[in-house]
Amino acid sequence: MKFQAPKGVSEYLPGRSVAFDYVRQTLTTAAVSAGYQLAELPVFEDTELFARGVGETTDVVTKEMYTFEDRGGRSITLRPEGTAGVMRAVIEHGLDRGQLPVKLWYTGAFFRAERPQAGRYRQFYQLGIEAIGLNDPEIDAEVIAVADRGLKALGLKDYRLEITSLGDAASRAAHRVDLDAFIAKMNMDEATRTKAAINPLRLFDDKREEIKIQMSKAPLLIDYLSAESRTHFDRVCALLDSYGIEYRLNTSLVRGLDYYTGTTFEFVHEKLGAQSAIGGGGRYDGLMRQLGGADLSGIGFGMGLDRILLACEAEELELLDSDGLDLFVIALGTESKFVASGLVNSLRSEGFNIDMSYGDRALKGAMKAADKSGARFSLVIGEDEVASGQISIKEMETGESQTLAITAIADFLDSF
RNA sequence: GUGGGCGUAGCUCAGCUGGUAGAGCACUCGGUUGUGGUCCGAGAUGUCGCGGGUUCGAGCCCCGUCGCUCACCCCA
Repeated sequence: MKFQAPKGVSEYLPGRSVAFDYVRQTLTTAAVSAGYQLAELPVFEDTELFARGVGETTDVVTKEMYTFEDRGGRSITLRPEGTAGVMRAVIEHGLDRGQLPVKLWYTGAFFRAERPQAGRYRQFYQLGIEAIGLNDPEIDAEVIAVADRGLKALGLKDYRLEITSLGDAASRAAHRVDLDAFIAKMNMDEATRTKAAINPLRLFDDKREEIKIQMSKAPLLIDYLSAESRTHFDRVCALLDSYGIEYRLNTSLVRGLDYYTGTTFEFVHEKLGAQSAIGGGGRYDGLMRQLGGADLSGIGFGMGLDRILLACEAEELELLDSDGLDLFVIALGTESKFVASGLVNSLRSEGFNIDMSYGDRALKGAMKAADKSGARFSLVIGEDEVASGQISIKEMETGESQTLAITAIADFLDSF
């Protein structure tokens, strides 16, 4: 029996794991720089939380959740998205009782039992932020700016921000009446009609030409916004303009999670395959109340770390890591090895990143290992060095070396 | 869940109309005694995804199966 990773999971090994971590770190920095605080949450929750939060009729809930019964007979689900869990924690611990908004960020693995394809995994990674408690356009713009700042900090260029407003409950109700009437007169197959009955907005996203042509004349939600929603959305756009963040109004932008209201957005990368959304989010007015909390509004985003890494690779960006090795130590002979490993051990404690040669490799092989390690410096310790207390430290890139006392290595490394 | 493509050394792949397996990279050792990246030489590595069938003979053909992958769908 040869074991394999479960179907469709993403995993990051040496060669790519540093770049993945760099993506996560960069987005984290963007969130922290705007005052968001870490919420470390469980990867599984009560199934009902997602059913109620994400929406009973959504694809995510109806056919993509990893649900199982635990030993106590409770129905548990591996989290398919982050917002519901954050809201649960906020409500459960009363985080919304202090000053508002509550600003949180989170990251980790999420699970959806979909058919895998490029950029779509069954276990994938997201980093998200949520600002809960105030319905202020300033916050909408901030959330979008945080995401955009993270992407720009990575050096990404070939992406676009699409934005729209889904309005408030009154806006959507008014639009729904006209849209349903419009759809009733359209030509479509049964499956599509069923889909439309569940969420008519989905038809705006349909890729088939015959549907696209018909939908091009459909009434747009953006034209039904209440005065309040309109003002809010205009303000968000004005703020983005003032930040210098470019965006494209996409009136047919539809998101698959039911809780979105008002400002809704998506970051789309142009060099990815069919799964091109690298992040997205929006405001959710009724979610917290729906989950048993106060009637507070919130807004947040989820960024797909796997896809963002793919996007960086598509743009051939150099994702520099800072955790490379400072020094590689080569010991020759049993006696010298004892001295060398003691030296390595104490230098590591002083905060340097150091690796050494193991086993009984010949010097040539050990130097090759030093080269492969990417260490900035290398040094050899043999009988002579142990006796004299002097070593020759070599800068790998230039090939130049200089002699110094073993006791002076830390100071030497510090000077770089 | 529905379709298309593909499964040969650790990786990328070659293998013409069926005659029982190869290259490059990577790896190990060496090129006179303790300094890498280039060059040269040597070496190790595969139940050709799995099962069955056709055939004197199958990596090459047929059937099934599993897996990977891309797309639909959906979304991060």
